[in-house]
Amino acid sequence: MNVSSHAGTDQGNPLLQGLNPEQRAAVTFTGGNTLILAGAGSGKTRVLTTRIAWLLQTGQASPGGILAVTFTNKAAKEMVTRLTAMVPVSVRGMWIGTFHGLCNRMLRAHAQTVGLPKQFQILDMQDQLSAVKRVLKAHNVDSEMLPPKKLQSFINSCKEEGMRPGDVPVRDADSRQRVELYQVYEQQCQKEGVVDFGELMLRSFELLRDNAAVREHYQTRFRHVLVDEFQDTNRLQYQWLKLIAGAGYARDEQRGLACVVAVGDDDQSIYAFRGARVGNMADFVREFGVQQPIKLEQNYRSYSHILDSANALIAHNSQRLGKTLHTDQGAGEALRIHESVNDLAEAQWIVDEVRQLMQVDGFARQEIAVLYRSNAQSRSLESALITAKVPYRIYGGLRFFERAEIKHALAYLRLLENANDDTSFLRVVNFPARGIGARSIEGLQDQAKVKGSSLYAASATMDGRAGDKLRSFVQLIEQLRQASMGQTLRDVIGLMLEHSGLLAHYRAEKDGVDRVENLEELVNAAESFVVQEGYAVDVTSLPMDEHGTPVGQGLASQGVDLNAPWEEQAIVPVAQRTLAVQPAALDPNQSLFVDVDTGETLTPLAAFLTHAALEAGDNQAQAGQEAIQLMTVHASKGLEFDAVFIAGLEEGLFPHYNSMSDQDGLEEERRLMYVAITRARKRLYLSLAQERMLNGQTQYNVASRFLDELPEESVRWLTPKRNPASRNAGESFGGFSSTGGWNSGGRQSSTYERSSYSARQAEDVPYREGGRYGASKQVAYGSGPVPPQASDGIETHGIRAGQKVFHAKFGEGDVLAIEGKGADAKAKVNFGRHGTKLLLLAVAKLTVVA
DNA sequence: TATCCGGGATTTTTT
DNA sequence: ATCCCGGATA
Repeated sequence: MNVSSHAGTDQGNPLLQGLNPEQRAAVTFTGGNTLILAGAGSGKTRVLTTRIAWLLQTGQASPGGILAVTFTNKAAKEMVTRLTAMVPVSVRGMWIGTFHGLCNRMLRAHAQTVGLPKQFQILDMQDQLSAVKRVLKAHNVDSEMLPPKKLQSFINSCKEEGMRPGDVPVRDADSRQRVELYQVYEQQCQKEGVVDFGELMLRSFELLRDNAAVREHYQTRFRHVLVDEFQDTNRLQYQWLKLIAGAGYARDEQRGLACVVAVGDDDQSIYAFRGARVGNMADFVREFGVQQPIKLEQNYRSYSHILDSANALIAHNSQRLGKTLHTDQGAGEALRIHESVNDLAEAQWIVDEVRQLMQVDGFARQEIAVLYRSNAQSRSLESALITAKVPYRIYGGLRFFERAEIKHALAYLRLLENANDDTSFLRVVNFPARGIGARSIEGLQDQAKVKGSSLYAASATMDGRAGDKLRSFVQLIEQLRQASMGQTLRDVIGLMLEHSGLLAHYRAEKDGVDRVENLEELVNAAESFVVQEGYAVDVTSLPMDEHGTPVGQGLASQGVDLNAPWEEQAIVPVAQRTLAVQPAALDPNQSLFVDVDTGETLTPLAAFLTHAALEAGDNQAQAGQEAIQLMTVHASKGLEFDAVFIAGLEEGLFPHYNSMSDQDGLEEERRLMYVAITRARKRLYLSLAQERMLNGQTQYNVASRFLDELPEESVRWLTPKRNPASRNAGESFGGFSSTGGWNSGGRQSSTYERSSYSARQAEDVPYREGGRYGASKQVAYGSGPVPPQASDGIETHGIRAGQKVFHAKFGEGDVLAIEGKGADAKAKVNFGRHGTKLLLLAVAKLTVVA
């Protein structure tokens, strides 16, 4: 390692080879804090990892002084992988991980200080929801009045804003109730020794805020803080960063507050709906004293028609830091826009085109992606692909650790670790069925409430047959715990699967083969985790003392005689645990699972449970399979493909109705479109349909405004661009009208022109006759649904999407879409402050506003 | 305790 | 259209 080299002598540094000037500036920046505005495909991850490598190599930082934070485990892993390939240094000493992963790490290290049991469990969203449901039930709150999901998201957004129940402003009875329930929920979690995702973040933040010693420890330690996807940070995460970086604290040259490098792209901020605050970027510039953000605008991914389109589109957004992508790869091909009669025809066209791409143009299967705005759109695509026997893969869906059978197995394991975990208790107390019904559970819950104990503990005092059954369940767990002592994690899970009856249950189930396989896979996952984390493979997963006597929270392990009367068996709260087994490979200063205060090591089981909660696992199974990729635009962020289709480019779908009513929503949709466009390397197809089956109803939508925001010279319409003006004049394009397609019926009308994107509609768009997208093909697709009769002026009472209408009660509104046909035809109208209404056209008196 | 029916919602999603 | 959930029923 060349420790002596410094910024001035970087010229020949191999790390910096092949970087453009901006990338190099970002990598070697030393003047305090900076913001790197990294456009799509501009080599962001490379810059980030190279910077870390450079800091290490030039001796400006030691591994322990580096904190790099990302949003997804995938990104964190990617960073680690690339980094280890660059510099011969162990990444163990660095803190590289997700916000939540790092918070978890911090809380484990200071469990006592923050008032959490050492083996606290992490609730995922599912777990949290069931915990919330219990709160609501215990307080007899009508789920009609306050749906569990509502309360859950209320709690989460409070935490994201850094608010404890006491900090939430109370305005009316409703909000008072919510705050009270928030408080009850918190108490419940605390009692059970569980934390949700928001809590990891919030409690870590509070630790840093309230404990000067801890804060100074981390502020002193981390000299270099790097943040990925900064545009996705929420308010709390930003505050957390400020604390850990020492912003706002007296600058002390000796101690050297961290140098923070935030990397992000405001144009790719697409997660406002879950709390992301683009405004953090501007705040960062101001509050961290950024002189001049570094812009990475050179794109290494796409041809310029694609980039020009992206640039032109995003220029329609108002609040931007400003950035223009460019490339020297040449123009490439124009974007291809295609309109189909309906969603089925669209899917068919895409499949045909995909075939062409593979067979004629030689694109690799896995290099072709079909993107869509909403998951529901995948249906028609899938069936077309299946019919055509084109292999495909869908991103998203259930992840490994979210599968029901895995959740069940984990619940058993969690009970071994923490018997107070009522969520886990309830999940498996009667699964497989043990004759413990809802009645028994209710009784148990009452009992536990009276005693203020966990359900597990309360089981001891239950009467009658219910009590017997509950006790035998507790016995089962205790026996399992006993049997697990001194066993490896692999064996513990094996024992659990057998004795719990889970395996037997799924073996007996007729469609249980997959589930059994998954359970077996769980054992493998656990073992490879143990190895990866640096435990010795044979390390035992439940602790023993030096005499081989089990220690821990379990009743038996605490010397409780299980045969004694239950009343005499006090439940000992979270005990101090000692570990007999010394996992030699585990470096106490560097492992995730070592308590820095006590030096205590987390058991492999506890570590694995944490891992399972924090990392739900891949949902992109068999990555090796060559298949077309199907996913939502959101899921595509960060990925790239040679050829990309964006399906469903219609007003109402993309941009989506629910986002169209306000400027911010619309701009986020546009950023989403920007993300979609910039996924493509070589070829980009934009697709829309005139008629689409959605929620069981046929919708007729006009073309997405985004299509009109693309530069004309960069796009090519494969089907004639809809041109209401000329259609109005009775002109028909080629043979298209014969298909019963887009210009049948009376879609044209003077009002149509008033739609927001009529500006260029009068212009003539060249239509290529006889191409392979010609009329005959269109006819072939027309085997689907009938022409859009309902868009006929008579049946819709002259109301169309895009119009402004007047309603006696709600006032003026914008027609977002027409749904249904004939007498059932409804208009979705946005009345601004009156909200969006679905009005039956046959009934509602709507007047078109001139 | 398992299953069946009806009602309701149905943008996007990571930790 | 379809999926999920909860309540009611066999």
